[in-house]
Amino acid sequence: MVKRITIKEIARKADVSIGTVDRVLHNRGRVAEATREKVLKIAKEGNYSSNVMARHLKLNKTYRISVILPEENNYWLMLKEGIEDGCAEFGQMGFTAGYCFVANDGSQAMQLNRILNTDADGFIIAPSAFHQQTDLLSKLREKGKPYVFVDSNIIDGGQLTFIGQDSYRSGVLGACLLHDKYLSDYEIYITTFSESDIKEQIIKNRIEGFRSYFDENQISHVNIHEVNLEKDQMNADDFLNVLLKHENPVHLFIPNSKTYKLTEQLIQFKETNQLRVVGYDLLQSNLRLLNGGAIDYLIHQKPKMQGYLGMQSLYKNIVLKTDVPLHQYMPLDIINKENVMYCQ
Amino acid sequence: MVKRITIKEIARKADVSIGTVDRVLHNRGRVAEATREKVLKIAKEGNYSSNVMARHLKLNKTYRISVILPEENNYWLMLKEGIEDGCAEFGQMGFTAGYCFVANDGSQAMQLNRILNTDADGFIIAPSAFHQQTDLLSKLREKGKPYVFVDSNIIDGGQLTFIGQDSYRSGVLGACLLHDKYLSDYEIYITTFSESDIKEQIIKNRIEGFRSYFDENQISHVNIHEVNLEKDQMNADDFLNVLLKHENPVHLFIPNSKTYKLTEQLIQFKETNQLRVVGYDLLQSNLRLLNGGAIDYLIHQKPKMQGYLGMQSLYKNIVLKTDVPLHQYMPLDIINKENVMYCQ
DNA sequence: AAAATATGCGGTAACGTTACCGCAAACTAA
DNA sequence: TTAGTTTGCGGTAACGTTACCGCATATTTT
Repeated sequence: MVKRITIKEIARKADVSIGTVDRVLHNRGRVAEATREKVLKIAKEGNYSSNVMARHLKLNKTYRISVILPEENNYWLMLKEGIEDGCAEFGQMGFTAGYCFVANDGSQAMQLNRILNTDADGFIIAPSAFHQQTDLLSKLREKGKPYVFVDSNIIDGGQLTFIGQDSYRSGVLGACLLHDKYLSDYEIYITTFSESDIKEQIIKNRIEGFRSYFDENQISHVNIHEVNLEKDQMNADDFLNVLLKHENPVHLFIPNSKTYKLTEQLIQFKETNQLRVVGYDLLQSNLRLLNGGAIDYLIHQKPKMQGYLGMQSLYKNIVLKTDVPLHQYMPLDIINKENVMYCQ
Repeated sequence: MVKRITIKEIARKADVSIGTVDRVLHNRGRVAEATREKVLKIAKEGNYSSNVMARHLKLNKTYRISVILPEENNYWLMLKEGIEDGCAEFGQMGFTAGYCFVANDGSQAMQLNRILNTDADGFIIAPSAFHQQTDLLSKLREKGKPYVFVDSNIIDGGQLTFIGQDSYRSGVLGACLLHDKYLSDYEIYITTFSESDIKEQIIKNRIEGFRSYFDENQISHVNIHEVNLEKDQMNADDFLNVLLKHENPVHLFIPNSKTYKLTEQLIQFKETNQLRVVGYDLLQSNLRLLNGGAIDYLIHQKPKMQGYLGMQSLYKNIVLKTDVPLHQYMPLDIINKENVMYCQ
């Protein structure tokens, strides 16, 4: 690599002072047009880009990132871990994060408003924390500060970037993991729990993707059922009984992290039946079931990586002033008993 | 985050000059013991760590990393891509990389010697590039420069860190992907090509891990065969014929990236037989077979990530002077047709 | 006792950048 | 013409760190 050109060298070559070069490069006016062009030409030829470290040393600024997440459960805490990693890495550049877990109750709107009014330099937001309050988006836009969405996306939401999985494709993957072409007729239950589950776009997408796999591959020896325990007024034991009635093998697809809600029932069922189970997210409770053999595959959304990439994207935007892609899709990680020990 | 303490503040609190503080912190002597202790105490209380950016600005050093890889094929070029990513990220800190692909011929030892004698500040080495020349290790150690191993490891080789998969566990994972408990008797062929393949430690480990899965889980409805085409004097067509003779379903485990060598034969066989194929590495030729359905799973070693982490580790060691773990195991990524589009 | 060396410390330039201040010269308004 | 304003530019402090230089004392060697 050739040595980088500095403003001092540009100044020397253009036969002006570094003050003038600085005024040109930052469009601060008070420069004759001829001088301006001469400086820009030399800067371009020398492929000038400012030394980020020297700039930061001079400015000596700190940047505060506000993180807005739905609730303080294990999943979001994993995302938080990734953000902490980012703080450690970019802390040298003055990056710090403040967290807010938004309860889904009456005080919600007030809480969100308070956070949005803090003078943060950037935001990391899980849109599901907004619940239905879409008017908050325009407030964010007005501030002119960068914000990134993690986990789920809002199309044309003015975000700097979206970091998360393609939920439709992750559903397709789930289907593929439950597809067994060497098995004759079998049943698949797409299982959700609370009624709010099936209102989430991300869940809808997963289910849609899941179904599309069997449609598009014209797989007919599989019977797909959809169950929502709350809506269908069943508890876990009721559900187990439904499953036990089938003579065919039964597979389960649980399109969110709540697989663990069936713990007892899964263990009971697995002992006697041909059953394959695919769920989401590496919560402790899910990992226990995976290691115990009750869950076969977990699709890993890499929340920690999402958090880290969120910080990294803001760093790139705010400090380096480089472009960040609008979509940063997470890999669709397949985790089973045999590779869980090395998954990140 | 509280504002970081600077040497200037330490100097003020200790009532000495910053020159003295610097001499204490860098053990450059010429300081009275009492002063030394006073300064160290204040630095410790203030949790001092030097500002990496200011240090780098002052030193204005560049660091040259020599990368030693076996040959310029697609796999190693992916690793190189990751190193380039690292250069882009740490280039601000003066990091650059120079590459050497070591041919496996007579000039090899000379080539390696030449590289090791360059005044690089650190090395990224794929130990398989050393072939049997283990005496080169001691040369490296003498230089006192940090070096990291990627892809495969040498135990107690004096490396800063190893970055790669646990090859034994990746074999176990391969076995798990080929295990079908709902299938009655079937055959599995562990397939290698050249005789040098089975001399590699990494391949041996994978095969050992693969076999251990069936042993430890006491799976007896599977017949495992091992074939090396060169040693067994077969070409790909001969091998296909061997496979076709079986009445049972046949699965294949190819413990390195050479799955593509069976292209025609795989496609032919897949049309008529129940066959599952697990291979390694996302080479273009393997990806075509994966997308075409001839390969079911590829275990992804994330060479690009390995390259990036190699640079990152050297950066941490040389610039940040922080610790780096001795082992950095890559995830055992399972790639199939449905998640390959988002894999990294 | 004089000369040479060692010890302890303060001071400062430089790294590349930014955001000022201020000085001339040119121009405009009275 | 004189006073005020604008334009174009040079100069510099500061960010935190490092590696020097050099000056006094203190200590050792002739």
